[in-house]
Amino acid sequence: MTDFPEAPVYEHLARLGKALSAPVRLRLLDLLDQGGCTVEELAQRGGLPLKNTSAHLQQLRAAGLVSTRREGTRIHYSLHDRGVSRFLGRFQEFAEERMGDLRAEIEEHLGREEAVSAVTGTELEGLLRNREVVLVDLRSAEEYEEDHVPGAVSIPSRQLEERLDELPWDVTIVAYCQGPYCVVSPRAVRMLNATGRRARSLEGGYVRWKRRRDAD
Amino acid sequence: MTDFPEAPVYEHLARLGKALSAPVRLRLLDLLDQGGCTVEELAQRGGLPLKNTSAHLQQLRAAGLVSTRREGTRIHYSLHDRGVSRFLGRFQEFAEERMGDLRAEIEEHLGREEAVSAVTGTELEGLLRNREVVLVDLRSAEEYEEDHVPGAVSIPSRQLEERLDELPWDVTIVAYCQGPYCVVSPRAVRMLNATGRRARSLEGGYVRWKRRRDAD
DNA sequence: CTATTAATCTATTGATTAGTAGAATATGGG
DNA sequence: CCCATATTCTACTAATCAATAGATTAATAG
Repeated sequence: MTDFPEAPVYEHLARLGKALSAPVRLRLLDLLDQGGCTVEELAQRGGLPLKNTSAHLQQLRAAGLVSTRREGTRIHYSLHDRGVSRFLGRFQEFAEERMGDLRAEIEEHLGREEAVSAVTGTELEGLLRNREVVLVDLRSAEEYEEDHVPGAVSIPSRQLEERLDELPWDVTIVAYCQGPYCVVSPRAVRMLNATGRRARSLEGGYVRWKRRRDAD
Repeated sequence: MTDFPEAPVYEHLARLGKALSAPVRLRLLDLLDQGGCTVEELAQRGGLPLKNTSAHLQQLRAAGLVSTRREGTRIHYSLHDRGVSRFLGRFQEFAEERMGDLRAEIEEHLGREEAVSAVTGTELEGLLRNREVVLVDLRSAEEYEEDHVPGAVSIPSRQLEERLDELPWDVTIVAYCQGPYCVVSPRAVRMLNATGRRARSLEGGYVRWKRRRDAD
């Protein structure tokens, strides 16, 4: 192993990097940023094996990024504080800025059109103020209940097709789902546009909007 | 491997985390933040094997954190842009904030007194304005030549003992070295205080001062 | 006290990654 | 063209880490 006098300090610093070096953990952090929850719920929301989820959560806890509290027989995880949420936002922003292939991957993943025509947080504020949009929260009813962008109506993505008649033809629809890289809202936007409506995604979904709100 | 629709995006994001997950790479980034240089020089400054250094630099380049340019037979590495420097500052700040044992390690490493009584950047500005301090740059003459904190005099740490008489008894001495976790200035401060002078470190050394200067 | 549920701990396997030695590449000077 | 220098590439070993299965702990309800 390499050896320089400052090594011990850098080894501690690297623990933070290690915590952020696995895709699963980054995903878990984004999921937790939507609101704390139990291990089981988290595993389910993330589509991950339970034991696996638990193991990664311990690492995140060791790095000081998440904290736990017991709730009877289950254990409730959440981001350690708002600073973590803010840092995650900056981390992702920084990564997106300078990793060209990451941007490419995002675009391919979310669908080029939606990525390009996504509404930014600032833009949304103006649109909402002037009542120029209908804002749709595609997450589950429970998630909407817990917190949502003011002015949004709740239409969980599964009910979207059967509740299409609630959505206007003459006003732009802005839809959002959970995380910054969630596929739900781009898919919904594609579908809505196919019906002839004008629809756009909210860039970064609920999580990025919340990070912006809690920024200071 | 785990499997969720957003996985490809998170895998790209994790590349940034991986780049920051090895102590050696974090060290190299701090060294590069003092100014770009060649692989050989970097290996020497960091006290690392050459091939090893080269290998890590490639990874940093793949993550978009550093860039290269050829200078004849040698290759000059530097941080890709100021954004990287700023991000590194935030990364370290964030890590220090919430990792208690990191703070403990830093204090133990640099010596408790010096860590506690270090002068912050803001504080230094005021002290310099009122000419209440002598500011000493302990880095090499070349490093000083390239860039230094305005108002600092150059006394490379190796010459410190023989040039002690240049330093005042009646005014506080503030000393700085390279990186945020460099041991040189705390050691010098201890020595100066032992002679009966009043000396303090500049918190974070040259690198953190520079990051502050280039912040916007 | 026992059974049940939620989560963690322990141990094992397979996959990545760090470090390193030797070969290969690229540039500039004779 | 050949040589010296700086760096990278390739191949190999040892260490670390992710995923997973089985046993274990912790709280609660009966």
